[in-house]
Amino acid sequence: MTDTRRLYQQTADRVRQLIAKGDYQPGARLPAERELAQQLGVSRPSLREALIALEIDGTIEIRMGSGIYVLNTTRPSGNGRSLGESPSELMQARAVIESAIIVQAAATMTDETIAALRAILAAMADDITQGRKPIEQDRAFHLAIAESADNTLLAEIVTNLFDERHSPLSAGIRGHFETTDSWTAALTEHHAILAALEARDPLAAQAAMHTHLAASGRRWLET
Amino acid sequence: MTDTRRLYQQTADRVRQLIAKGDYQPGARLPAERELAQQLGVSRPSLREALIALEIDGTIEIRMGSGIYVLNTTRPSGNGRSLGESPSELMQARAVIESAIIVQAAATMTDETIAALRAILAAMADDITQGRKPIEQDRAFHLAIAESADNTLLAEIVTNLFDERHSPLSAGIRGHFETTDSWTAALTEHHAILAALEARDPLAAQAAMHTHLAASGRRWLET
DNA sequence: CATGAGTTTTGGTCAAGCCAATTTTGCCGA
DNA sequence: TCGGCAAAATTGGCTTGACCAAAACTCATG
Repeated sequence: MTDTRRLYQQTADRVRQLIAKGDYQPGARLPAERELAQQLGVSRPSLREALIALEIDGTIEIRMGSGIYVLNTTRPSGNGRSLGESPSELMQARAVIESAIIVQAAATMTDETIAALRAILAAMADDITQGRKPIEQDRAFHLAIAESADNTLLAEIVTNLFDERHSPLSAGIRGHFETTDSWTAALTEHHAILAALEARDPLAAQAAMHTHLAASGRRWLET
Repeated sequence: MTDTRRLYQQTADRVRQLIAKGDYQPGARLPAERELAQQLGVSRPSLREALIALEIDGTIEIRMGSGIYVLNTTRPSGNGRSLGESPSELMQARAVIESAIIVQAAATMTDETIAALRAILAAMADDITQGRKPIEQDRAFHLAIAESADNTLLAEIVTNLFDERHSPLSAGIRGHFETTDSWTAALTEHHAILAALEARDPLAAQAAMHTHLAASGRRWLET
């Protein structure tokens, strides 16, 4: 089976293998372009194309007049977050981040978003009175606020942190949190946040969000 | 201000502009390599290097014997994989989160951490004077601050956001940021942050961090 | 021993050409 | 007229060779 890919791709892989094999540690200098091209049996332009690909993905660094250097390969730029940490850390992280985000959000809060948040809280109240756990509404509330900051990265981070609470690791302790009283308290705090947003008061919103998540963390950890 | 980046990076940006300007819609075919090279005033090998960069970041597709085609500008990139967002969003997210974290960090800042930060900035200055890119020091500085908040989740988020700048998708524009002048400015801003931390002044630290990341974003996006 | 000018090394770019895959053209035959 | 297929034109893939500019190195000099 011959490799039908373009030569620069094959060459880039071969250089990656050289580095992975340990011939060149991070920080080390690769052979000069002319020499490396001859060693790999390709022309210099083709090797240069491969080097550009490797430079883009962060495998190497090219310094003009100096040489080609191996970078730290220990950071595969993976987005896979293993967030299985302690509940207190999780809630503290959420308090810090969501409090900061809501300051941004309060500035650009639209009437449509306000209305959506009201609807979410109404559904949440409905869930509680009917004995259902309003987890989805809770999630929608926090996510809607994060999204109103108009930054997909921030929204994604908030989503990941929220969902972390429902990971297998957290599931064991979760029961404590899900009493009707706890949810009623959470709903009250949500209304306080919404009131601050309706008033377009960033600092009040920040305080309300921080209060909510701190209280939420305490409820979660109570025995 | 002359553009000192490598020619392939400048050329890749110019082709991106052609596409962004609407001259070539998704699915359209760009002029042939020989023609496009002449049109842009560069040699064909240099244009080819630029095209490889654009192919890697998903802007175009190169079909042997057929032509160069514009791909969909929207990169959903499938099942929740890539975080490839706009640089401005990334830097905004960092500004929001790291500014919030440093408020926590300033409260519990130890003398040891202060000393470590000083050492990092010294190494950063050394890198700059010797013409090296102090990316590792930059990373260490921001990560050390995040870690001093004593929350592994927050530290991990800061790390992921930092490394996102060096992901393949961001790499094409990376050259803008990496001039000596830019790094010198970044170093000055880092010193301002450190000064606020030494004074145990959370609000000053927050302001300095926000200023730094906002300026960093502007430098990164400058044409 | 420090220093700085000249030399060497190394990456950056260009030019021209040939090969291979694809597309287009247009001729031929049914 | 229409379909099909082969030659020609188009287009990307790759090589050789050369010259320029930045960085690193050498070594004589003060």
